[in-house]
Amino acid sequence: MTDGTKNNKVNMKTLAKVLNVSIATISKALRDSHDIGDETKQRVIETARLLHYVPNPYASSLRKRSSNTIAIVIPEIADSFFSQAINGIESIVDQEKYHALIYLTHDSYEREAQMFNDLTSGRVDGVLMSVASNTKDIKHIQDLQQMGVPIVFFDRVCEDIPTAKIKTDDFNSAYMATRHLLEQDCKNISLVTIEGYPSILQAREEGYKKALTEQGIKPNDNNVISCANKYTHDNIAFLKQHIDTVKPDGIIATVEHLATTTYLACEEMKLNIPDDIKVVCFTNQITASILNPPLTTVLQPAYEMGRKAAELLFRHLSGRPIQMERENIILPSKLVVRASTGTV
Amino acid sequence: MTDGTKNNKVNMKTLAKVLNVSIATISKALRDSHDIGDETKQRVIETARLLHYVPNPYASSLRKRSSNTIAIVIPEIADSFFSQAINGIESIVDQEKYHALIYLTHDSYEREAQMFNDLTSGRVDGVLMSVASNTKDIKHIQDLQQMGVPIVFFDRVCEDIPTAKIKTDDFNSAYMATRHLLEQDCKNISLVTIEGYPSILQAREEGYKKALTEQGIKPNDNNVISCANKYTHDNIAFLKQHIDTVKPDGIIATVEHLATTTYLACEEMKLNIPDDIKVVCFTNQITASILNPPLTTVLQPAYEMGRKAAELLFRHLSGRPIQMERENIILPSKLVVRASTGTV
DNA sequence: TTGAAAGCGCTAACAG
DNA sequence: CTGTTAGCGCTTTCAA
Repeated sequence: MTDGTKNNKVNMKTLAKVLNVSIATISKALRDSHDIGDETKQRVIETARLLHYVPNPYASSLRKRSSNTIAIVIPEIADSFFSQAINGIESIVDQEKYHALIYLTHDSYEREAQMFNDLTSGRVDGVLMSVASNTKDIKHIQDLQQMGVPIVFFDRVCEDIPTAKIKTDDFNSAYMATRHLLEQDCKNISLVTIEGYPSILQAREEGYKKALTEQGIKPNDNNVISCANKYTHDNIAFLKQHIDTVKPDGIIATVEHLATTTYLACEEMKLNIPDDIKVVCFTNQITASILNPPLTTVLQPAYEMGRKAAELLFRHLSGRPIQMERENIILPSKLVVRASTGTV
Repeated sequence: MTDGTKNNKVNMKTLAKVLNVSIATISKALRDSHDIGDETKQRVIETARLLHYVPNPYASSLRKRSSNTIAIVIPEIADSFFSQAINGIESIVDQEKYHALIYLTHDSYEREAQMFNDLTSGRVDGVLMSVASNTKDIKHIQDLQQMGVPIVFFDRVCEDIPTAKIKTDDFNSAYMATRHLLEQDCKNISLVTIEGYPSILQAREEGYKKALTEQGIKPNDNNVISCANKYTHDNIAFLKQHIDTVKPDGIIATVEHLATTTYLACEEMKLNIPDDIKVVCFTNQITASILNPPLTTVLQPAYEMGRKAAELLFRHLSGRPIQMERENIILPSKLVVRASTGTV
């Protein structure tokens, strides 16, 4: 290992010695305090630059009891919705000169709870999160909030925690998707969802049922199937079996990776999309337009949701109180119609 | 704001008071030091649990001069390669009980340099990175390394920095892809790449040229086109123009988002893939198999690369020195042949 | 306008 | 085996 090890670190003490002033003066000058003379301020800033002084974040965090960092807690990352949301979050974090720790729960309540317990340490000033789908007990979230750490939810929100929430209109977009299939003459529409069941998927299911009911079709539980939240061969087989027994003429896939699962199942069964069966999927994947056939999607405003959530978090961090009515925000998703539902 | 603010924070002092021992005893007991009696140790651990004691990471970082956190510095995140790589990284970070800060350079040297300057503060114990494509000056990287912060590169490595590097065989996989197209009877193959030109794209270009040369085809610079690194309409137009003038019968797209660009350009030009033009793309997108037509891809071992990079970083962090010969690792990519190159 | 001093919560000699 | 002590680098009263 190259040995220019961390000895040569320049800190406020170094600067103070070089400039023949006290450490306090350095500190104040660098924070542009009003009670330091302009001339001294300039000298301090100048030599800080010259000596490549960079403040020690941990010393300052310890002292100030705030860390200039936030946590992003999400179920997974290999998913276009979450990657795009992180992009949105990052745009604000960067602008605010904050830092972002990333935590993946892998959709597990246990991991989520454990992570929250750690966050209890004061490691972050706030958190942005999408809750795990099997999170029922929300004590870990409440505990952290009670400690004064603001939490803002996006997408998979937790309704029982009073705080800002950024959602998309899951109920309505599922309703629209279902209506669209009905208008395309589907008579037997299945909803393909996942185990664990986060609340947003419930909303989607309800939107689906409402659209059916409105058309005088009684929702049938056999038309709702829960896959594993993974892209696997077993899942494809499971879906094929469903299609084989229920014989749907329309499918609404509620999460991204189910697009591929559905397409492959249909292909293996020699079912033509859209002639034999029509498909719409909740996904942000850019490739939707070049699939075979192009896929009708419910496109979520991922980037904007991430950005908005971050904005609200920073608003809270800068001391403005939460105004629930104004911060329970719903950004609309968009139904993008393509050939998979028969409209060319 | 709920006022149970951070006053009720329990720290070592609290525990010491409660148990009537010194703070040092608490500290040692919790770190399982050998010179604390088993009985005291138990009592300490027990009441720590009872009072929900969580150590303050910043105090400990300040004192120990190490933070138990690493930085992940990458160009972008809405890209299946990087999301999958992060998944691999996270699996190790989690296991090591570390934390990961995420930084996006948006492929800009300036941002990258600025971030590295910040990391100079001791904020992280090590960094995992994929360099920005326009990074020529590497002083910022050298400076951080000189300070004793280990850096491990993955995918977009920087050859001039002596450290561990995890790559995939870009030269060879481009060579294989080109050979494949040649075997499919392509006579006029274009390479679609991006501006800025990271070294891995150079390797891909060289592999492409080698395959051509071997078959007695002289590489023609007109067949190499640099798009903007974005998915836009302008890019599609640009590519269409290229196809129109050069009339290639085969295209190798060197980065993920160019798959969609290429497919849409062909569609707009009424070119049939694979009959009129064959396409292969470097991408990890799971939807490749359900595109129209299914896309032949060069699939990179993203998860494994992230994992391996993290493993090596932690090996360095635990004091083992770098062994360049053994840590310049190449994980093979795989050519996955599908219908877009004419083989059904 | 500047400086002295007291910590933030934790770790690590060193003594006992 | 346990306790005392001296900081890590920075911020913030309070005095000068």
